[in-house]
Amino acid sequence: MESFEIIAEPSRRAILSLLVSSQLSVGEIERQLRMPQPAVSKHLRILRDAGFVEATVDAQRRLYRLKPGPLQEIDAWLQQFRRFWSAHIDALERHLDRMYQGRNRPAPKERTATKKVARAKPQDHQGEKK
Amino acid sequence: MESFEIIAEPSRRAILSLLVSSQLSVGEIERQLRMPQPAVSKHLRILRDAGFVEATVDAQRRLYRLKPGPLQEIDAWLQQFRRFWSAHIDALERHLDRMYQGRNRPAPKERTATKKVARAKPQDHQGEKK
DNA sequence: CACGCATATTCTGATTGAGGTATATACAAG
DNA sequence: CTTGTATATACCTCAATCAGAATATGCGTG
Repeated sequence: MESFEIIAEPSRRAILSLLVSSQLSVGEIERQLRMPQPAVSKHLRILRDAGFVEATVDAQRRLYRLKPGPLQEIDAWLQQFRRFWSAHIDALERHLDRMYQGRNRPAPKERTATKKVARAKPQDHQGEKK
Repeated sequence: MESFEIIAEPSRRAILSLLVSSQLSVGEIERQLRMPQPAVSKHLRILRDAGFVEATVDAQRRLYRLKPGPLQEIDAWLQQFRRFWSAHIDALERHLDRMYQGRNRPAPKERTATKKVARAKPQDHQGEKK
């Protein structure tokens, strides 16, 4: 199963969101999401096969935690649209900045729009030649 | 249909990627993706209903272009994991620091001192439910 | 009006994936 | 060894969805 299909499932997104804070056992997920245990296990199986999570064994328990890979790929696909958005909504553009260099920057307070962000390609109104 | 399911479809992602550069007619999408016309129209219908794209009428043609909303929501969901990634990398570095203590290892590129690292913010629950 | 082009819709069959229930495996403790 | 707990898997059924073919609609032009 492919990464985008994996996160199309609300329960799986819920599990991933839970695991963002800390690693959890199956039982803890089961309780927090109020979802039958076989369902949790099945979703975890899928998530593990796709590399979203990994598990370590602790006696009878399995402790699941996030793995960054697949979600980063999804994020990479979204990257191409961020430029497009900034042309429409510039409130979101700072959040873009912070991704890889956030820790070096003092908190930006400036509210001005239209900075270094390039506009999307000029689009033809009619641009058909055929 | 819900946003995450929409982009689970490879053809729809391809269409969205095409539209990032400029608006296109159905026929242009059909040719660029080498996909039968009814398929294109059906996917566009779904994308339009979900607010990913919008269309304007130009004689017999329809010109489709991106709308930012739904993709932004997806991006917003991913936001919570970006914090995790940086924390994860930091934790890995700290771990390696301990493992390789006193050994010679290639000097890593500038790393902030352990104490200075911005910690992930305390989790505020943004409700994602089934 | 009739034709042709661009796009949309409908129908069908096949596949896939989710939920539920029951059961299997693994381990810890008495 | 027996029991209880934690997790995984198997099996079944149902609903959703995709691809493909055929057909319908809308519009400009001769």
